Amino acid sequence: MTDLPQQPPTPPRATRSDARTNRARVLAAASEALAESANASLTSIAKRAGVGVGTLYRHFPTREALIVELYHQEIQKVIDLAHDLAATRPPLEALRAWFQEVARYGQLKYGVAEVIHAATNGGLDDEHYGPFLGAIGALLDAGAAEGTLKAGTDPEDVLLQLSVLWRIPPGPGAADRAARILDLVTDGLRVRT
Amino acid sequence: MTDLPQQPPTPPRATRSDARTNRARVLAAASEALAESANASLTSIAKRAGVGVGTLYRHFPTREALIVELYHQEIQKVIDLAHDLAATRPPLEALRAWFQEVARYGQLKYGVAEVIHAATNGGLDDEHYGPFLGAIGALLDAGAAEGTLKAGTDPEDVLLQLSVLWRIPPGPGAADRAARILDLVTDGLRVRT
DNA sequence: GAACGTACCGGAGGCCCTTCCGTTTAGCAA
DNA sequence: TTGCTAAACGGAAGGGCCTCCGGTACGTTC
Repeated sequence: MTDLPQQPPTPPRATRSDARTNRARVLAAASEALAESANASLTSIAKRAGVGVGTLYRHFPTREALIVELYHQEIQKVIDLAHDLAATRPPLEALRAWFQEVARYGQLKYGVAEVIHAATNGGLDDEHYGPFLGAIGALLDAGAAEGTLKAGTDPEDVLLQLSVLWRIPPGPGAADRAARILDLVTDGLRVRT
Repeated sequence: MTDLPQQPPTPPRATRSDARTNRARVLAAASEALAESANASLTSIAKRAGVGVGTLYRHFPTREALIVELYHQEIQKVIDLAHDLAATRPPLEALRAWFQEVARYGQLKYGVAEVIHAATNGGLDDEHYGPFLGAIGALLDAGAAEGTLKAGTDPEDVLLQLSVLWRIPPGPGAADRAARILDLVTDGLRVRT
């Protein structure tokens, strides 16, 4: 159970330099291409990056993996926010506020959406998935400690419920609908008096 | 509101006979192919039916449309069940029982799953979507009348929440997980005392 | 039963996803 | 410098999705 930060034991060799630059070029190209059209093809991104498709796939096995990497920072912000809220606000309020933020981020860009999607598809490495679950767990635990939220809820179940947000068809009523659904989810998590 | 069976006013022309038989052949081929492998390609189904891909697409614009047609009867059963339960059982119990049934059907075959998916994707004609919403509405209304379920919940929102069930990765724990999530959803729909 | 308009057919074509493997090259060691 | 080797590259290949349009044949009308 020791969890101290220790030097990794110098793995056989480091990443080759061309691999690093290619990876960066793909990310840059993806950033541009996705800004122009949210559903740009991976083929076109590879071409734009001046790289073979194989190379793109080697670095990012799935479309989600690529997007998740792109929105890495925003995802981290959402995760951090959960811990902040859990620590500084009444649990129920914290949960509500965080849900709203998740919905907002997800609708705006869609890095968070992809994490959730990738997560529910089971195909995500722990680098983002774990912390995201941790964020939810922190909110749930705070509420459980206070007695307003059910104890023992599985964060993964909540994550799955949140994934519904990205399936709301876009349009005028979308925000309202998201709010309604979040209310339902929230009430489902609360302790019944 | 008259609902009498009346002669349709002879629309310009009837469907051509070859169209009807082709449609039937596609359905038959799809039934076989999907029994063998749940993700048989539309191309292969068309080939199996001895029909061009174009023909398949003309009759069933999307994969969901095809599957929904195949499981037409099972879907109808689920819809009927909702009305039965709403009429004969205490609302909360009815809701729970129906949710379980939906989960079961969805995991078994997956006609219902496709309806829900198609519905949330907005691409479904009213023939199945409307009744399905009506079924949910009946259950919600019964509960609202009794005072155990929130009044004014949008059936579409509930449908969307149910769609989560089909994203549970299959495996040993899947059934338990579905049950847990259905409990959360149910509690979200109940009136808070 | 012949002729015609149109509903319907079929599959080629364009695009995309994903894998696989022969070729290239970075980085280390002599 | 020169070799060497494994890491990384690139793109061809195989398969699927969906659209589009020239051709076919059903059903009707005379």
